[in-house]
Amino acid sequence: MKQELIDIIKSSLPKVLLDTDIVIDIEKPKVKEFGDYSTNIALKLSKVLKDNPLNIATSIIENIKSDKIIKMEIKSPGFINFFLKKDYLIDNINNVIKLDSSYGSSNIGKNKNYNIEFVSANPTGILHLGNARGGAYGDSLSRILTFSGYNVTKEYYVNDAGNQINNLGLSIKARYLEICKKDFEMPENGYFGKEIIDIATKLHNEFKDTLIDTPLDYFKNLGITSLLSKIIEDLKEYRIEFDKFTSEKDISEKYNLTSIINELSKNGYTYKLDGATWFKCSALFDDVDHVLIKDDGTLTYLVPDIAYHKDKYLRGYDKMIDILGTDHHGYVARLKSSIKALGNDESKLEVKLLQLVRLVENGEIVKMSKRTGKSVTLSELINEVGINAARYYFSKYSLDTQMDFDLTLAKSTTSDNPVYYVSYAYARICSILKDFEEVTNIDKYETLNKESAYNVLEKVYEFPEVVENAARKELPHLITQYVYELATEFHMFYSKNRILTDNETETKENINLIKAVKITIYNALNLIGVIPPVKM
RNA sequence: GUCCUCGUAGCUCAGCUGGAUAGAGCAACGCCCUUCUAAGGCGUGGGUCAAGUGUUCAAAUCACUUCGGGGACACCA
Repeated sequence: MKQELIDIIKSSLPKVLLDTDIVIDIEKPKVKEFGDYSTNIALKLSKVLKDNPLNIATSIIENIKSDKIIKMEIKSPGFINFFLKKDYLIDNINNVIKLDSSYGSSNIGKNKNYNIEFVSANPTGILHLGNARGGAYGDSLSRILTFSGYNVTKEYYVNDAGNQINNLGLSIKARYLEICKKDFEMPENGYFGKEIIDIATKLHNEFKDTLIDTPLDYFKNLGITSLLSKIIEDLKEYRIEFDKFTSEKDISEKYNLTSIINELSKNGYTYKLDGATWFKCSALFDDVDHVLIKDDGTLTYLVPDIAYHKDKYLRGYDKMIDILGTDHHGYVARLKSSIKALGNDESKLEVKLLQLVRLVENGEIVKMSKRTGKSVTLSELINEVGINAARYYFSKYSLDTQMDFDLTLAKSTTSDNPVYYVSYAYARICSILKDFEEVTNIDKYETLNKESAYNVLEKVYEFPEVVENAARKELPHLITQYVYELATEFHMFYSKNRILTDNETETKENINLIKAVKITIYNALNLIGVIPPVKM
């Protein structure tokens, strides 16, 4: 309808103007009295035409003829408001029922290949609150983009090499020795989480004291495998499944890392200083240079990361999105510099920084740290607030808000959580529809001509547009916000009207209407990883 | 100190490629179950959109400055 209106307006404008870069915007006015849709085109044109916007609006209106428009109004300073016949809303009911689970989907992505890398937590502990937020965002975004015709690869980068893994191995071995009642020493940057002790305990149950002299590599590999599988398991329960896991170790083997550095050198982006090899990223996007090869000959973490992104570029995505915590923001400039230095288009990579979640308990901020093992883990979160509530909660906020996660509140007020409000609308519909599973085809609706019906239908009608918007702007919270509004309209309709009445025509029409609402709520919630209950 | 980011109702947050009277939820107060789920609906109160200046017909939205919260500034990853 929006596009139709744009076309109608376009055809009413003088031809000269169509060549200018003026875009016709149609928007939904916030207030009902301003009609179903409105445009500010006359205001925009007033500058070009050097005329009063009200005059321009008048001449535009005079040229518009459409049987879909009931009336048009000009409001100061120059808005044109359109009041439409409501047929398009009612006709949409059949459309929704027909499309069912694909209602809202589109092909605006034109099968473009997107890669979204998220979570990517090091396998040195289990997932915590911050991962829950990044995970919810990345997964919801993937769902929205896929629904909109993009070809999305969800990727998890596994940092299974380097110092941290060394510390992981040492930590597990230390715990194991502890259980064997031998002398043990936790490494300085060791991992003190309970999961490390669990791994050691399991090991001891199986092998008793026989592994005391086993080399460190054994403990490292064991740690990576068991923690990674625990992570994957948690994510799956949280309704996130990745398409691809890329291992740092594999990347380092696949690409000769020194050859990556040589490539940078060849392009003139390295130099030696104090025995180290530096990356001249200040020549590109960074403020300062960074070390690639330390003076002891070992590589910094940056090198495998450069190789990893080179790998992604070679795979030929149209766009790559990395979702990182804000604590990595300094890293972005380095990374983009490296991409450019290797001759790739760095604008294909978009880094989204999510503000870390602050955990508040009993009014005090709890510092999250994997090492101390005091963070709230993803599985604890799921157990305490539920998957639906957790997914909904994180999808409600835009990425750049610094959110406080009040654990005491989240635990105690689950029934106040908006996810229940939306779920309740869904469950109500399901309960009414229990005995009306079969679809009744209705060509002409006769009884739905009331305000409350139009209001719900208007929301239902908006859905594809909302999805498109969320996909284009990469903002999942638009969906969350929308589905809440849809639930509100339904609850209002429900309280004002009886669905099942003595009038057979009316009943059938009402049933089709709430079926359309049901489908829309389900599809919307599905995009943010929430599965509504049939009964509450 | 340099850079990034945020500041909107008592609280948690929407709204930000400029549009008409700044919106939700929670919290507060009042009303509505003999009727398909009251985990619901209706109503009331609540705001110098951190402050200032500028751009514009029009600024919460854009630019600059200031003040506040958070973060980043390693031969750690």
